[in-house]
Amino acid sequence: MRTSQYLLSTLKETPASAEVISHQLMLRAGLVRNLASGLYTWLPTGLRVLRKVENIVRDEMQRAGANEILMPMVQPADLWEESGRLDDYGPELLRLNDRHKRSFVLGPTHEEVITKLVANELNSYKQLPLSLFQIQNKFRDEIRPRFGVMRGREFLMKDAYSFHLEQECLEKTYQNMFDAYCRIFDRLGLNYRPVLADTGSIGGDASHEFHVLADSGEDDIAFSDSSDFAANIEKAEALAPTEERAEPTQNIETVELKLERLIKTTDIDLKTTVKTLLVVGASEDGEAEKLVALVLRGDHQLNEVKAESLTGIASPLTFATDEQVSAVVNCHSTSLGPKGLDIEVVVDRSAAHLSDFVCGANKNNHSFTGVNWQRDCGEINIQDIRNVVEGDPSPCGKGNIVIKRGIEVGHIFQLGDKYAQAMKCAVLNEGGKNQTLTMGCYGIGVSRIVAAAIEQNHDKYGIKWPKAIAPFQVAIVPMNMAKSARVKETAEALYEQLNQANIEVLFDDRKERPGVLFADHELIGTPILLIVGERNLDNQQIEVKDRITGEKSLMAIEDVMSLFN
RNA sequence: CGGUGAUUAGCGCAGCUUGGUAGCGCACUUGGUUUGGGUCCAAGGGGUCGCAAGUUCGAAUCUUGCAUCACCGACCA
Repeated sequence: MRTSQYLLSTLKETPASAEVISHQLMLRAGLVRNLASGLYTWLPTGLRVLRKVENIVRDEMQRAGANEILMPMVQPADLWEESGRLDDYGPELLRLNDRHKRSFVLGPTHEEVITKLVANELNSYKQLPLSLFQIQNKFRDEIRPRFGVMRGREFLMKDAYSFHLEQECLEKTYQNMFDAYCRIFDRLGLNYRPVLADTGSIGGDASHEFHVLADSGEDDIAFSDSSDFAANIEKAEALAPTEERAEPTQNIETVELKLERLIKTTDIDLKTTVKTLLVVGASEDGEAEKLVALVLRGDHQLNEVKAESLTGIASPLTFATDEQVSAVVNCHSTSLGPKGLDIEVVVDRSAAHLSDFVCGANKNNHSFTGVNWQRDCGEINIQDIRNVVEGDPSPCGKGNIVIKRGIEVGHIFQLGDKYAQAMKCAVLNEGGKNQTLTMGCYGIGVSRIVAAAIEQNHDKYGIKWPKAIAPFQVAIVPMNMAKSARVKETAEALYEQLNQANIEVLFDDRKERPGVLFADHELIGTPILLIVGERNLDNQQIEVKDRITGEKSLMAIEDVMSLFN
């Protein structure tokens, strides 16, 4: 490709709307352009990268034995009614009507469609197991699209689904996919980790996420500092303290200050206080909403995912309104405490281990000190409901927790029969009986990977693409070609030669000064620059510059092809 | 959804307080100059100042409403 025929579209200045580095560089290097919130056009350079990522993903999926198909992006709402997710999925699901007023949704994922398909196509256990995948645009009406294509509303995703008669077979395919994912991210040249994950709205049993490690990531990942253990913080278990709980030594005293003021104005350690949050409890149909109190140590944070998975607590987790609070206890939510609270109390393991602690007194602007659980609060329900923090013992039993940020680029689930049940996806088993299938599902955010790769591979000049996904393998950068017939001749010959060899080459034939050319190619991040100049032509040499290392070296023109062996 | 801020040429911004029909840098066009790291000089093209209503002789500027975009939050005792 010649730049004179190519939509390079690089920018000197960073558009004001871009916050994270990958978004800034994607705009500056001319990879994408914004159309509306969370919607992006992929320009030629960006699309080249996207296709490369896509092809690696496709290649490894096929190697793992999955069949590629393509499903419609627009799906009948009926299907979602059938699976029960039409309401569950919430406002992220974009709904629309056709001219006949029939309801449709834009597909945020394809469990319904594929399960329906397989239910219709498969009849016998002999056809199992089966894995299908597609690489297709998804639409999710995100609450807050941000960071460019990192969290867009329309994005490119690879979604794969596997179908099995037995759990054992599912587990085998799950492991197979896990391995395929590792090969994919290895080939992409990314620093990534598989981590234990929560299953979220897709549902199911076992699950791993694949995270690219980067400070700008939206997820917190808990690692052990001395084993392979890694888990999304949503999922990482906070172990109960192992030492004996101290016996009470203090009596309860009332302080006429709300807890917040008390902590600010005295030297009470946050770790000896508890905070009390009221949430809505799970209620049967027709039953009035109850409230449940969640109690955490003052320095800990509630883990909503853990909390809402407890029986007796509404999912999604809903905090009590001021009105609901005052209906249960005669004080403001800032003066709540577990003692004397006449509702179910769920206490975090660490909070439950305290003795002589400080808490709200359930009376406006009053607190208690010297409170003890059995002595003062009666029966309590102890659960793990907090986020782990750095230094906690790792749940794997080895080492302590370290927390890093990650960008979720892949997620695999053992789904079980949730969708197969709902969509009546079954085959005849060996005994001639109908048997519902069990499923796995496996996603990769293809467009997100492009942004994640940039987050991990850039410097002050621009993007430093891993070789496998660079938009071009090499660029020819002639010095003042317009003035030197020799330079032009050599550059043209090189271009011809590289094209013949099917090497993706960008020939910069613009009439620009060298500085402009260098700056653009470094911004775009082409791994190898071939610099053709009068300076070295007398010796039949050109200069080769490595974008990753920054190293420059001279090379005989006739040896250039050796760079690509 | 709540909060904050923004919206003036393709991009980055000034002008608004104190109303008088719009400016700077980059980019673009033309001519010259320069030529191994974003040259320099000159001339030029491009904007119903997000939209709508109002106030006024007169609105980018004041008022109101709407829209769009971005950031923060949606555990906080």
